[in-house]
Amino acid sequence: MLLQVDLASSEPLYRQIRTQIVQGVASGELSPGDPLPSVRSLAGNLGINMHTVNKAYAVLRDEGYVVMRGRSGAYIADTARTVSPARAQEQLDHIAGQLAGLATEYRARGGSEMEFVELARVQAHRVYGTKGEDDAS
Amino acid sequence: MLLQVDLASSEPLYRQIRTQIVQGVASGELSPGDPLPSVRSLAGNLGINMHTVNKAYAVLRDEGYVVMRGRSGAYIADTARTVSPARAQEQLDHIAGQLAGLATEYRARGGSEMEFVELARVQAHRVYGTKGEDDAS
DNA sequence: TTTCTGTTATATGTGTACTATAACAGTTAG
DNA sequence: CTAACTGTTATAGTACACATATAACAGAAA
Repeated sequence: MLLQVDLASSEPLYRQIRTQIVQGVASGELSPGDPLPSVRSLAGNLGINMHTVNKAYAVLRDEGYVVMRGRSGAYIADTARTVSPARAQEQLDHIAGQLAGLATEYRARGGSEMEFVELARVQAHRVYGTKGEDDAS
Repeated sequence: MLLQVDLASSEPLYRQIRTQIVQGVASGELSPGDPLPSVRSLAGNLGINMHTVNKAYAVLRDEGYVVMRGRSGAYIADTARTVSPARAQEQLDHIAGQLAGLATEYRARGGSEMEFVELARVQAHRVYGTKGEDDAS
C-alpha cells in the first residue's frame, strides 16, 4: 500500500490520507487485520507533521475503518462488525444525499435521468472492476 | 423562488445560496430569462452581508448559470448556450469523478455494484420526479 | 442626470488546516 | 519488570477561507 500526498491540492492532507486508505479497503488491497504504519513513521515518509496523520487515523477510527491496539498500532477493521448499525445508516444516508445532489447538478445542466443513471453505472463499473476479490454472500 | 440560509450549517452561506439556485434551475422553478433579486436586497432579506450573496452570484456566473446585465441585475442564463464546451466537459468530468468517489465509499462499506447502481437510480428518480416540465429533444 | 446594478478594495474577526514541541497512558517486546 | 513504542492530548503559532463592515467605482437604465 503506497501512500502519497499532494501539497498543492486544495483537499486537506489528512483527507487525502483518509481517502487513500478507504480506496485500499474498497479495492481489496487492504483487508481486515492488515497493519497501518505508525503515525510518526508515515508522517516522516510523507514529509508532513505527525498530527496530520494522526487526524486522518482518528477520522478512520470514528468511521469504523480502523481499530487501535495500544502499542501494536493501527489495523484495518472488520467494518461489518466494528460499525454500529446506526452509524452505518448515517453513512448510507450521506451517500444517498450526495447522489441526489449530483443528480440535481446533472439535471440543471440539461441532462436526462437515463443519462445520469448510465453515467453512475459506468463509474461504478470502473470502481468495482478493480481487483474484485470479494465474495458474494 | 424562496431562498433561505442556515447559519448553523457547516456549509458556507454563499454555497447554500448557489446550491438553491441550481436546484431551482433543475426543478424548472427557475427558467432562462428569470430575474434574480439584487445582491443587496437578497442580503437584506436573508439577514446576511452583501458580499456573501455577491460571491454566490459570481460563482453562478462563472459556472454559466447566471448572466449579468448592468443595472438590470442578474438573470438565469440559457446554460446550453452560455457554457463553453470545454467548461461543460470539466463539469461533467467533475460529476463523474464524484460518482466514482461515492462508488468507492460504497464498496469499502461492503456494498455491491448492483446495489450502488440501484441506489443511484432511486435517488435520480427522486430528483427527476420533481416538476419535470422538460422537453425531450 | 440620477439611480441602481454588479464589482472591487481594504480591514477585521472567526474557524479550520497544518506545523511544532511537549508530555501522557496503554501495550508490548526484550 | 523495564524500556520502548503506540496513539492521544495539550498548547502555541502560522496560513488561508469564510463572513462581516465600510467605501468607492463603472456601467446601464429609468
